[in-house]
Amino acid sequence: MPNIGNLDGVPSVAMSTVISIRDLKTHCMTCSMRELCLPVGLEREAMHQLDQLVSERRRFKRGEPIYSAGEPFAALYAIRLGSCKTTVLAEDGREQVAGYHMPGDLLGLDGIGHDRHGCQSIALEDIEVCVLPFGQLEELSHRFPPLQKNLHRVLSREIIRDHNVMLLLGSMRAEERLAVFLLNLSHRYHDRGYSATEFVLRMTREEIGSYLGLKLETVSRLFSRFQQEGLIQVQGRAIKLLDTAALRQLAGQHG
Amino acid sequence: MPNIGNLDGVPSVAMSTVISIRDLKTHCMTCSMRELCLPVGLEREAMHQLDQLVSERRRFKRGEPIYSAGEPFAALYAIRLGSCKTTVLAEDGREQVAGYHMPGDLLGLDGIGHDRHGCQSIALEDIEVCVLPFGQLEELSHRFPPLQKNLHRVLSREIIRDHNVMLLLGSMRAEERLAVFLLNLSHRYHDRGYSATEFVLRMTREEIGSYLGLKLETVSRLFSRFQQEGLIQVQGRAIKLLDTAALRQLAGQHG
DNA sequence: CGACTAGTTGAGGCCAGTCAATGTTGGTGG
DNA sequence: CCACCAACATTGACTGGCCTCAACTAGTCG
Repeated sequence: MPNIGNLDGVPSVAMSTVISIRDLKTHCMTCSMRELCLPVGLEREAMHQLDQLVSERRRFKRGEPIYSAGEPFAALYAIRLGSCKTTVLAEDGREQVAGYHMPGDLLGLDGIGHDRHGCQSIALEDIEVCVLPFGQLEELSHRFPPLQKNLHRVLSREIIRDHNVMLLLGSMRAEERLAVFLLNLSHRYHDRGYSATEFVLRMTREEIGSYLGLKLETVSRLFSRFQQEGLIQVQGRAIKLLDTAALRQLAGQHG
Repeated sequence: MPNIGNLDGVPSVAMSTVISIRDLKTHCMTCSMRELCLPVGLEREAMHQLDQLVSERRRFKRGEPIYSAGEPFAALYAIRLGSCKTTVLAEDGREQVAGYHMPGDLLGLDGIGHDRHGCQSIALEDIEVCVLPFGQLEELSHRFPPLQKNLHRVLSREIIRDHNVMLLLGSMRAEERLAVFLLNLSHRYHDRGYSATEFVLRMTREEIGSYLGLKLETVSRLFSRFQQEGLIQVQGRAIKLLDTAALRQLAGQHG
């Protein structure tokens, strides 16, 4: 996945760079991610209104939070470029990765429930997001039923996704979890026009482990074993899937 | 929690009994669960419209599905009485409990995403639900912004809930999981006007285990140990919490 | 070049799973 | 009403998968 350049030294709000959308002439209409994002299937007028709503985009550098737990909830964020992780924090400091996000994904859905973000999203690489003020989005979806429907779908799909993670964490063994993880990434890269068999992980072994409920050593060992068994080829974070059929078998057709 | 009576021998649609809401004069307005359900804080007119929408209620007996995976999605279900479990099914037949639901809870949210139910909800005891046709609900929420907001909140809170389960499954040990589970039930019974310290489990050890990512023997052993340590008193499915402070400590303040 | 982070690999331990035997409970029909 | 049966639950002995601890390597950045 291509990075956008850094913006070192540029003064910014909250460690990020605010960009007027008018300056950049990037609209939902022409966004390559629109088929994965909220505006799926909207007619011209609704799309135009949505464009108006996306008043700003923001860029973040690796490690910066797009939003943090406890912050008042004001907007959803649609990823244009780059990727991030969402982590849930326990009171005792325990932290767990709840998801990895790519272009077209919508962030911050958990904030709606209590007008406050319950988790945090952190950039895994330089990332660019569209800011969708939620009050305006609700108002707009109120005028355009198809947009409302899309919003409901996005929320519901997040629930479905979470259920699948629960299934993974609750009933699968380590090797199955990793197989599911790799196939899931493969699938999502493919949807975005990238290779389904070759990609570069944006996260550490520890972050993968956190997501899968495993320790980093276990993840590392599994990568080595999968490679030895000819399922994949690993070179640090560069992954090549060699035998997706076998992986699917391992994953119990979850991929 | 009180049961409603069985309805043995009464002919029914889909193994359940359909009741005209007019006959029973039970409306959202007078429903004791409205503060936990969708109509929270709606004004009179919206509440009235919502009443109209709830055209039927259904009763199910223990073990019957309220809806099943793969069924076309048509409606949400609000629990009036009783409880149920939601289970996710993997392609290989593996099954996992994704949640337990009580009066006031809304079921079927995962169906919105693909117009098809992705999991199933099964009655744990005789249960009575209000049927909320989703098309009409969307249309109504379109006319009443506060209802729309409530719907968004409900969806988002389900996501938050799922995140907490992921945290539990991914990073907690068996005893912590069970402590969280007990405190969560306690909290929810309390919210519904029941005792926070004495309640009767509606599910088997195996179902608890499925939800917590543990085997039934482990759950059983933990119950015994908790009892031995004076944390709880167990008599089959009857539970009494004796030392909630210690449980909370165990749970890492997740309760 | 040294400090640091990320990743790999090995040895050993422990928590939860597995297998198995036994006890308990609740619903059903004689 | 009670005997029976099946489902549910408890407990023990043993196993094994993943975790822990630790050493080492490879890259990266100031």
